[in-house]
Amino acid sequence: MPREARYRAIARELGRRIESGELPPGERLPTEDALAERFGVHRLTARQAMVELRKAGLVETRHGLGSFVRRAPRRIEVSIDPITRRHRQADLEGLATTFAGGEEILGRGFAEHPASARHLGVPGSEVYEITTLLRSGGAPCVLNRYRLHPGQADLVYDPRLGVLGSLEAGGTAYRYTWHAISADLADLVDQAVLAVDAGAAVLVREGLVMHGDEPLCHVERRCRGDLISFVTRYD
Amino acid sequence: MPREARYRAIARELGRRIESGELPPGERLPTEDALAERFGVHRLTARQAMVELRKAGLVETRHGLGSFVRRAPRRIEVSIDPITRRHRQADLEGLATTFAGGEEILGRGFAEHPASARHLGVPGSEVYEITTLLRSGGAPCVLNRYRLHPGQADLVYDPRLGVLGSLEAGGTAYRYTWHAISADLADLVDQAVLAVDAGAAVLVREGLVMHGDEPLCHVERRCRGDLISFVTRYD
DNA sequence: AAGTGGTCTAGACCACTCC
DNA sequence: GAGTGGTCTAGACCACTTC
Repeated sequence: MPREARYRAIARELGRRIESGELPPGERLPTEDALAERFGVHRLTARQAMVELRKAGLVETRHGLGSFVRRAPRRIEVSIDPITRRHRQADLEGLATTFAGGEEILGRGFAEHPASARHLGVPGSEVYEITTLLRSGGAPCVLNRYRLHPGQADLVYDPRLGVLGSLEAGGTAYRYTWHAISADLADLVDQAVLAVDAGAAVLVREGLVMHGDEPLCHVERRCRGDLISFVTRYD
Repeated sequence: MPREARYRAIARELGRRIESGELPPGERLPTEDALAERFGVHRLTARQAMVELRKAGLVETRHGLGSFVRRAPRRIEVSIDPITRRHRQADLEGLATTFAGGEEILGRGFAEHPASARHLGVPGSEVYEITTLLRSGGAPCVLNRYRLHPGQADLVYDPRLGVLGSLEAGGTAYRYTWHAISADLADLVDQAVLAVDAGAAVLVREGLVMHGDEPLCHVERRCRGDLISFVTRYD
């Protein structure tokens, strides 16, 4: 058994103090130089320990200022009704407030996406993609990708209603046939659009929207993992 | 505008080649020494670029072997039945195969957990915690934390049935009253138990289990984000 | 034994924030 | 200007994998 790396031991020690509450949220950690001296290592080794703590989400670093124990932001709870397969009616008002401003459209056009084309039963891999963004209090929260059957390319889009609401307003009733939820790491687009670091956790909810028996739209919602959670209440 | 860091430029260049398919999944990347020479930087700078690519999930590094373009593993789909609030009956067999071996118990005992105590309506913060692990094909997949009402400390545990199954076998019927799903980064325990790196994505599903009108158990399931997804089928 | 990534030291200079 | 984190070079030795 190789001995534990110095920087890991330092990270563990600091992590322990954070989780025990000895270093409370918001508290400033010692500087990298101070840690290096205290533990008798080079600054880069102390720095590596801070990298570990950042990766674990325990610490947040600001250039020129220092590192601070991270305050966990309260997550926005997005409700899911198990029966209607949509948000609960009672929660729609709250959601409208949380995501005031509606779906900001980032782009629309034909795109190659083999997986979505397969879900939609479209020959080839071309789908019609609309990309939108939801913000809460100005902060980007959810990146939506609607991959539509190419026949829907002429959709008239109303940002207040969103893509699915616009479909419905145009007379195309819809329902979900399945949903899948998974956790990913932020890719390069997520990083730019959601304003997160490389390696941030992203909560992904995708689903297939039907119109009658016809697949209509493959939806992928990429949500900031630190801000969003999906909640189902059965009572 | 400060110029882009050298290591970021290198990471971007390699990332572009991976995403374009020029470097296909499984392909081995140049060694750190080779990259350093090619880009005219010190090995640590080239290495830092690899760190970025690992954070973005594009690359996987094996000590003594090299770095490889990551093949996305196929996710295990864990079904959720929106009506019964449990796994679908039809899928139980598949799940039993996927997670053959049942719930391996990692520990049990009284523990301080204020949030769970609040959910359970227990005065103070002490709950009875059972920690278990699910493996699929030997690989650790899901870390379960069952935080029980202290009155359940005498639970007779059968690993084939799991904690909730054992409760039910003991005559304590249960149902979920809510579920919440979120995405986290691996904490230090996750890293050790689930055998993932710091900064890995973890899919967390928690819920509150009731027995009649009494809160019975606060369940937290921490799943490897790269291996698990939750699927709800409505048809 | 050879080749690879993992850790660590030493020292330098740059960029950001605050006073 | 002083103090902080961010980037980079130079060089060393260790640990893991393959042959």
